[in-house]
Amino acid sequence: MPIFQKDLLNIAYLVKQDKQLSHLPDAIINQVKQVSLKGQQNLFTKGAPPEFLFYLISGCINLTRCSESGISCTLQHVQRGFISEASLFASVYHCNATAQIDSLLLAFPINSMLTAFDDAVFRNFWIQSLSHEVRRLRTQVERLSLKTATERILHYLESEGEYNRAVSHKSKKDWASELGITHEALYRSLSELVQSGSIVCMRDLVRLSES
Amino acid sequence: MPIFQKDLLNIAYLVKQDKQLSHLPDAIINQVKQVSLKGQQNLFTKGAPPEFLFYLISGCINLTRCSESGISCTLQHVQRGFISEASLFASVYHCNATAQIDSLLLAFPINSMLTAFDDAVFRNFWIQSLSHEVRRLRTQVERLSLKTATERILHYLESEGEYNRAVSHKSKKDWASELGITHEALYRSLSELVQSGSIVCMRDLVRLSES
DNA sequence: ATATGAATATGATCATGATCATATAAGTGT
DNA sequence: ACACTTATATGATCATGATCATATTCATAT
Repeated sequence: MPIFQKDLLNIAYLVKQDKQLSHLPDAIINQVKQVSLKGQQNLFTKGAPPEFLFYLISGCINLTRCSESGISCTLQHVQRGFISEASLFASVYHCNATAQIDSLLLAFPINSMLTAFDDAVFRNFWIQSLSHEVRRLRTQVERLSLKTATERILHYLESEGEYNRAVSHKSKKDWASELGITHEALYRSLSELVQSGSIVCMRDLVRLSES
Repeated sequence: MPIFQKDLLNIAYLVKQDKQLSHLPDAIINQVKQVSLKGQQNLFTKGAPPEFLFYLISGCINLTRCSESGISCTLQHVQRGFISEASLFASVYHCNATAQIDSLLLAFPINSMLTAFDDAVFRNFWIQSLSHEVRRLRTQVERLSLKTATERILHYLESEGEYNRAVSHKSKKDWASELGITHEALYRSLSELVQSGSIVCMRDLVRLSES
């Protein structure tokens, strides 16, 4: 069970600094609660009715779902930002949210979120965010439809690295997971691409070569 | 160039019947235009500023994008519904929309769409639709992250066929494409699954076996 | 300083599916 | 009724990446 707390954070300061939270109307900010989770603790589980919309400040939350055959799959791996924002109107959660490490979150009551949509600026921001996520996911689906590791890597560099600028990723293991390949396959394909001169690697920076 | 027309359709009737359009406020309905496209005609192209939100009545529209290496990828394959609804706030289109066959669409001016969000019912419907699409896409990403064709098929049946009910798909070729495998691989995996008794096929209906 | 674990990296083997070929059934147009 | 196209289906071969093994570097904790 998550623990609701107060006064752990200077919320006003935090909200001002944050690109996403700064769009929230004051009425919402005043209602926010804080939540701390220990590693492996659940934020919510599948089937529970959503009461809060969560925003992850620090730590790491995994959204997972177990298929009927019992295999658990990771839907999403969040390190900062809204969690399960698509469940705002859902009657129950469709997945589990588990903290991977100790995590700190903000909790916004869903009721007050809905009234906050009366504010045109905030509502438009919210629709934009969802639209952006739709586009991002479509791009990822497109990428995962490519057959070879090399194609997926180049697609990633083209779509995520703007104007062929370098792309840095938390870790190559995470990157491999996002590309839907094993980390071994990523290492191998990367070195082939470097060999052939298609890409340039510097430390954990990777970018397309000037052609 | 798309052709804008009037009086081809009985719009009022059409809108009433349609699950998505019936949520539109009257102010929007009155502004709607009709668009006819011949096969291979473009609805819009990458880089153009969006002026209308389109709704496909009949026909088929493909959203595609060319990578810098020149390879064209299909982002989406629409047969009915809103097209590129995620571009509502975008300054330019990020993909091309091309009619595969003769198609009929409705065009809603984007400006009036934005004011229509003042209507709480419509705005919530819109946010719900986007949220639903986000969840659907996350599920598809999850599915495409599975390694084997068999796993993807079972995942599809579990997530798309509610309560293990049968899933019918336009064609197995389209299904294979959505699963990110070749149609040959789909045929083979399906017959293996039927052999092993995991699934039941009847004509174009497929469902999980009662276990 | 040293132990521990994780990320990075590469090698070897093997399973899976992509590809190409071919055949039949089904649907469409003339 | 016919040609023509597409979907369905299966076989054979081959490329790719998954898996398992192993080694090194790096970060962190004790």
